[in-house]
Amino acid sequence: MTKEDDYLLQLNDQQRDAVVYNDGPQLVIAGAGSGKTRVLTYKIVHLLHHGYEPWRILALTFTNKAAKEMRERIQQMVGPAVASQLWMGTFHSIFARLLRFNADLIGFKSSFTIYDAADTKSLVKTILRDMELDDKVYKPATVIAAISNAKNALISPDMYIADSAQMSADERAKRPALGAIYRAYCARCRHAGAMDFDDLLYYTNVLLRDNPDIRRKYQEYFRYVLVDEYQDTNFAQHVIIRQLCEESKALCVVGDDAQSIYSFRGANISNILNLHKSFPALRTFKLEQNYRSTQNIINAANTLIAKNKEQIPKQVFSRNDVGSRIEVVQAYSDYEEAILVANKVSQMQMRSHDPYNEFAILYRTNSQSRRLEESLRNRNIPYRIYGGLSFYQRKEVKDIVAYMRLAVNPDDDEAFKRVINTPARGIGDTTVNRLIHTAMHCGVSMWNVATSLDCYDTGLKSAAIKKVTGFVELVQKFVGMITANASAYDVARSIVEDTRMLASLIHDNTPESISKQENILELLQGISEFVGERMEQSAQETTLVDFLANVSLSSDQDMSDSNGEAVTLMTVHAAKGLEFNNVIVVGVEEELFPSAMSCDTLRGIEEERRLLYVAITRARRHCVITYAASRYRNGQTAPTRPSRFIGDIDRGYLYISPGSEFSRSDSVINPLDNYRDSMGGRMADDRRRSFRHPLVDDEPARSNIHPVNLSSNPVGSSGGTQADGGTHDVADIKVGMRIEHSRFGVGTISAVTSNAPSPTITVAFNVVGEKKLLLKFARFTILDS
DNA sequence: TACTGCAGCATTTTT
DNA sequence: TGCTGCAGTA
Ligand SMILES: Nc1ncnc2c1ncn2[C@@H]1O[C@H](COP(=O)(O)OP(=O)(O)OP(=O)(O)O)[C@@H](O)[C@H]1O
Repeated sequence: MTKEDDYLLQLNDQQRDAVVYNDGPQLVIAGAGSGKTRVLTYKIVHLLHHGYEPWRILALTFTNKAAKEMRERIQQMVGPAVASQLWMGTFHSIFARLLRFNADLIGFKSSFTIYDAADTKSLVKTILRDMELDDKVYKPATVIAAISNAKNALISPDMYIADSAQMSADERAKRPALGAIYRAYCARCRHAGAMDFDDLLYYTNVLLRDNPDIRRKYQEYFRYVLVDEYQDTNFAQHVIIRQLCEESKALCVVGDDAQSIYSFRGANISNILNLHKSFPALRTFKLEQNYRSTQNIINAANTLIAKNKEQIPKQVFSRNDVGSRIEVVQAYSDYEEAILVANKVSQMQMRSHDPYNEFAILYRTNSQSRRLEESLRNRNIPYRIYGGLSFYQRKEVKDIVAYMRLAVNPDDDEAFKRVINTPARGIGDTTVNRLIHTAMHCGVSMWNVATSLDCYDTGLKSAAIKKVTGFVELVQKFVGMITANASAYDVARSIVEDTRMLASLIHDNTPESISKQENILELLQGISEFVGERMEQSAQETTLVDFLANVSLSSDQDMSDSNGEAVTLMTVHAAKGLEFNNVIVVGVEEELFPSAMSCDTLRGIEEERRLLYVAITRARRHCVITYAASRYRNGQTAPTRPSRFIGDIDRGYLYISPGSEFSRSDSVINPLDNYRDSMGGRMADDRRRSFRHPLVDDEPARSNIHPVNLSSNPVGSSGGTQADGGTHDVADIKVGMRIEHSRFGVGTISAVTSNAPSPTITVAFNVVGEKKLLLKFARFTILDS
């Protein structure tokens, strides 16, 4: 081995085999943290060392951030000049580029717009209204999912409508018009010169399928294709890969079926399982050693995932430290959970001296972040939330962006609708609806109608026509600038000035207005930075079209990372592929994790279990799982039960946190009892006695464990007392009493004021601290005096 | 047409 | 709880 090959020494034998193999299609299938991404990265370096031109290597990742990190890693090994020339990115961003080069072949302009989720939804709603369909029956979300599924399965509207099985299934589901909606949706996108996310994959397939010369060109051009996270690719992506590699067979994909968590997006592990059918010479490589996590974490994760029926058996082991057990923490409420988590973070931080960016708090749904955010802020712990609404989703920013979209492609109906009356220029719903209606029925864009009002029978009055014409002229100015090759920044600045969107805010000094002004300026700043960066790199793709594509394709996930030390808050989905020294998985409860939506099928449950597997295996050294006994959801607090998945993990790898804060007597009526009654269940008294945490050995009266039931069948209790203990008269209250509150947990009464019109008590709660409660409303149980 | 206020309702995950 | 759609008013 020469010095050049030093990088090969940083791999184990199995990894090295996979890296140097170059005799055909290759599948690397291995568990979490076994170095799959590392293999992909090093393989690219290996290819570069062996004479492959960087611009002829195509590497597809799951997020833009992953692509960026891989490129940086490679750059360290081969230098920026080479690394910057690699084709590296998500399927969507890479193929959007490819589609722009060849747009004419599929009947689009190279400046086509990319519709985001909001545009898609708005368009679907418009179509539903036009077709006079009830949006209670045709729920936009359902319609969008149906369209997305069809595209991901490469089913065109015509195929969909011709498929009698599909159509009769829709009929049975009382949604016979889905096919027609799909057709209308695609037609509208076409007239608008727009593609949605799924279209980027769909039309790439069409492009390659219908244009043999183009297909051959790219087959030859890309000498090697590598794909990360293959378990989460869908059929459309699979077929793209097949078309690109069917001749060269120079393909390396890596994945882990146990980490397939995007089935809602059409991801399908049969892509992995059936890869050998597309590539009979496929050779499979396995990696078994986990380098990321402690033995305890890996073993715990292994016992969890072993409960799944559908999986490829595989070995994962760790030779790192044994490490500590996964800690399971119980809280009374989501509120208390958030405080416990914040405490945990600072406790672990003090013990390990890890910087805050080595901490991640992972949750199932984005809405869980708010509570955590509050408690971290109260404790002055820096954090960064991923997901949620991004900069580009704010109203004022979207408005400016809509003008930019129109400048580049005035047929973009969604942008047109958005700003035709923004800022207000007296164009009301009636006028807009007439334009929509005319455009739909003449098969043209709203812009087409608006620019030739005399050719269409819109029924608009002259006052309305005048206003619309004013808007058209405004947009035309921007379109003209684009045609004249004005720079992205100049067009954007002109938009901000001419629409007076910034000027109209300037006299308003409310915080909201100031924030809007800042956002608009930041957008301009963002454009100039974008152009600046691109100029430095290649002086290519610096137009407004490129900026807009970047906006639609780069999500919040990809935004400026590592800006300072901060705890990461994100969904488990978003954490895929990442790693942290310390991971806290919160809200591990029935109906949340697993989600209530996934509970009716085994497939659904197994995917949720994989999701928890992903969450746990993000941790290098410490992992904590928390759940609460009640949670605030949809405007009310509901009792919750711990997730069945906790019970799936071998007890030996868990530490059920006793924590004094859980001190609570067994005689107390469980807050869940009432709920269970209302569910119609009944539980015998003796049954209730064992109503303790089943993870705890069944010894009598373990008073330090919060009595929550792990079994997933909802059982009721015969408890006659009010679940939350009800309210109390001031005469029954004494300072020094210990009480239990379903939200705040256990605490001691430190003061009583009975003089005021409404008596209050002050309680020092064990976890959440001191609270003042109005006795009239406070519901709690008296534990002892 | 523009703006306000209210009632009802829904909630997974994302390129 | 927070958004969306709708009705009512200026
Ligand atoms: N041979 C090795 N020597 C040292 N560290 C390694 C080796 N292989 C992998 N690692 C480290 O193990 C960690 C996990 O690697 P990597 O992210 O490539 O795994 P992965 O299989 O892609 O993980 P996952 O599927 O969980 O996302 C990384 O920190 C990586 O640097």
